[in-house]
Amino acid sequence: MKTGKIKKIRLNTKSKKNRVPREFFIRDVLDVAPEILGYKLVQKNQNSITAYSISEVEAYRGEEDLACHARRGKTPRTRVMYETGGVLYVYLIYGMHWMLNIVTGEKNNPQALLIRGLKGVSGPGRLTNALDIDGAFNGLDITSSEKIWVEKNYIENKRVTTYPRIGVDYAGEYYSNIPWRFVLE
DNA sequence: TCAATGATTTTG
DNA sequence: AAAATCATTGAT
Repeated sequence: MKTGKIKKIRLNTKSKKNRVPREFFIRDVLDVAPEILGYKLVQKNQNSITAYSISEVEAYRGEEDLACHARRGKTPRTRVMYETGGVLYVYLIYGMHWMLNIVTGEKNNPQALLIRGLKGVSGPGRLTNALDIDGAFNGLDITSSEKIWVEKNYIENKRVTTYPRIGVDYAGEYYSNIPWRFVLE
């Protein structure tokens, strides 16, 4: 069918044009975090494309960060955090909630950004439920995937506020209080 | 305030 | 092989 074909081509062109490239993610997670707020997390389903504005993220930064899963080194689960930035780290927590993270930084520097909120969807578990994201997305490269990617978006008078991360009381005085949660106001 | 719920990691 | 941990959520 002709119309269907034309539509598909237009969508693909748009995604390639606006997609955030790998270089964006191969930087320190603390630089990526405030910048990615307001950017669009874009997902392609059958025929439709939906874009969600990223509103809240948390930074997890290296083996020295006692709240980071990589604090005890590389394991089967944390392996993907050691990859070059731009891939997804998706894991199950509390036996029921999938958490969506984007790996950042250079290879073998385990960092990740937990996506905690999108405009209209708050809570990291509710977010993955809404977007139908599960373990099958683990390791997916968002700089080349046709299913999910990030697009740049300019926000006028953008204001970012930082807070301590949620649910990391076990991480010791310093890392449980460090303001590595970033919220778009 | 606490139960649900199961993969991952440690041996608490 | 068994026990503990856990980037949450929703109901009581």
